[in-house]
Amino acid sequence: MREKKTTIYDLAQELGASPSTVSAVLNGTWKARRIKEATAEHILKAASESGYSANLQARGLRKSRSGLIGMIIPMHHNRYFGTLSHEFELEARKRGLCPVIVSTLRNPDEERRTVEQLVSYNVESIAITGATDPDAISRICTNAGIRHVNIDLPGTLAPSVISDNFWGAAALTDAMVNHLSASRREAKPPFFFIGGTTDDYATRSRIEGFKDIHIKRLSPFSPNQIRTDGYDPIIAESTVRKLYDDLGGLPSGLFVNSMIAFEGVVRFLKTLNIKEINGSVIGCYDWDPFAESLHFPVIMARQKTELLVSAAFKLLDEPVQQPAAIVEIKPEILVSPILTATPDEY
Amino acid sequence: MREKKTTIYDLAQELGASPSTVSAVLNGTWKARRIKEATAEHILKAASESGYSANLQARGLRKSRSGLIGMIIPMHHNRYFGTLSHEFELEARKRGLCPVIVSTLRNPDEERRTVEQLVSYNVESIAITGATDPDAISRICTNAGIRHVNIDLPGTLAPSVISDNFWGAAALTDAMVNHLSASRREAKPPFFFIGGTTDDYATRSRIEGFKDIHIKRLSPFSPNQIRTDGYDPIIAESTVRKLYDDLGGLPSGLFVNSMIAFEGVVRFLKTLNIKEINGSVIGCYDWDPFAESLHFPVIMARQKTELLVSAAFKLLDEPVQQPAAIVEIKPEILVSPILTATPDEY
DNA sequence: GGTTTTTGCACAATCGAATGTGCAGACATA
DNA sequence: TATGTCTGCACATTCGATTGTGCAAAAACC
Repeated sequence: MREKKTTIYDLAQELGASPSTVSAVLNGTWKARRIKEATAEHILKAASESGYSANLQARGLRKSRSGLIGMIIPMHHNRYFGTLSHEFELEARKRGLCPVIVSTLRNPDEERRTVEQLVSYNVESIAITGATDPDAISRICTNAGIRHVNIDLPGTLAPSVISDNFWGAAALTDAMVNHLSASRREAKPPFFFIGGTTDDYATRSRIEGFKDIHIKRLSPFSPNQIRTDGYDPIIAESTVRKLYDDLGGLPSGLFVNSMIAFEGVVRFLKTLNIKEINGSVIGCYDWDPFAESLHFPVIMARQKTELLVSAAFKLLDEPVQQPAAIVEIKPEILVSPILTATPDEY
Repeated sequence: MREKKTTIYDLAQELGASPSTVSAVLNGTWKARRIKEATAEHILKAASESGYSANLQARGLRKSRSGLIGMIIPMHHNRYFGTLSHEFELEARKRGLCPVIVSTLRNPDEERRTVEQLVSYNVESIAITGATDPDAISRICTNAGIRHVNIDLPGTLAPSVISDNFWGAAALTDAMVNHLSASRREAKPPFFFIGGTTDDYATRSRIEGFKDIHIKRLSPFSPNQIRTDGYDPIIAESTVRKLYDDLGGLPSGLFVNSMIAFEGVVRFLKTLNIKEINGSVIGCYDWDPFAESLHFPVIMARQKTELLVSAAFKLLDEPVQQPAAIVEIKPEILVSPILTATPDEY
């Protein structure tokens, strides 16, 4: 343990060569430097025998490139961000970069500190997802000359890739209405919108999409249909319960804004008779494979994370635009398989 | 964009001080270096105004410490590994280290390459979870003098923290038997064990635990009760279906080994009448909050990730033992709330 | 054989911070 | 006044790799 790592100097001494020659051979620039092939092979052999691996800190210092690429996310233990991390990692590796994915728990201070740390490590660029204050982060990055993109939450100071929340909410609402009519039930308005907060840009856009289709296909819209009490599942549970009590039953359409709130909604729905649930249609703006295993149907909007991430990398490559570019990615509307059966079966 | 970052030399020149003084002030060693307090304040002010942040590559090179700590995991988009990442990150931050969590998709080559890369970045230590060949990784780390621990999969060359699979499986099986008797139903043997593979150390231990309780509390055990066809949900689904067909119904106890296989099992169970499901007891060696939302009860074993991770960090701190230490952590047995109700309600 | 060209490599500076050492000037002591 | 001590800082080296440049020896050319 704790024997020091071999350096190009060790190899140079061992072989009676100069460090610069060893360096050139090991980083592949040796043809350009007119090093004899025999010498190169010799050095490569010795390097692999000694288990040499370059000190990337030294290289990074010299080249002022670290080979690292940063991403900040609110948390790791969540399917959505996990999937984003996964896609981010794949793209990063494809470019030969080592991903550093750090979570900041939606804490603005933590976000700032983390970005400063990434900057200190000279990461080549940064992807920012779900930050509470994207522009504050942009300022830090710009100050350090580091390219960055926002994912999922738009900022004004850097290019952003966001979900097309308006379209997604409209499409989800549309699919909900379709489902009711396809099952030869009447879509009795109003539908209700539960979860999230209007402080949140995404939620506001989704409400607009919901409203748009509601007006076009169902009935006039009243603010009363919006129940944005936050993301907490416990609160969501009591919100649906109250709604149920007030209406004397489930509304014919329930639009749940986020998987977290949906967990609470499910806890309430479990207490109902299955026939009662099937008199309504449930939509969720988010996706989790487990939700497909529920005993009642749910229509879900799944973020296409692979597109979000690849669009983000494309923005990092492109020249910076003024004003900052915004790319919107439409989510996918998923109808659970159970919905293809006729409701009478339940 | 792309203005160069300020260095201690920039600050030194601007203030007419020497770089060493600036350095000492900015890294907090200035009292030991007998720098006047006024000078220090002066420098700190200028540094914060210019948005200075240290170049951690340079620092790392000089001190041969990177401030990075590595972890390799099979994947990000999974609740279990996501939670491990989360806990790992918290512990790392607590120690002032920046976590670099990289996924390797259970690909041995990728694992090797990734570890070599972490080694090249001079990470201070490495946690290895779910590697296909922990000992190969240990060899690389040892060669570079880097401390490391295995989490969840034991290795012979490095200390390991693993789940107490035997205990967990036994406790889960025990809870399943208890549930049946508590609901005044007879626990008709045999129970069946589904999912995973006997190539896998964890699965083998779990089978032992299952077997132990089965023999003690139910009946003699036959290898026929073990259906380890892998982790794939599709395969698991067909395995249960076949089991159902062969037995002419569900077994009275079904032990599902892993959440992934459980997804397949649920797909099959959904096709059954709820009363039929409630004639049996389902256990799953893994945990997902969504499984608690199912309309039938499930008993689950949840890995205590926070204990796994903190034990791993403790092992990293302790002197290396010969032979390598193994710490076993008991999982937690979770009985879904629905189980507290009497089965007749369903 | 002398000159030019090419080959093959070594030398030395550099990236930004940390750190061992040296050295004036201030101050205290005798 | 001479000597010693302490204060406050600057200088120079170092970490390990990259890279511009220089320079012998070998090869090619006339």
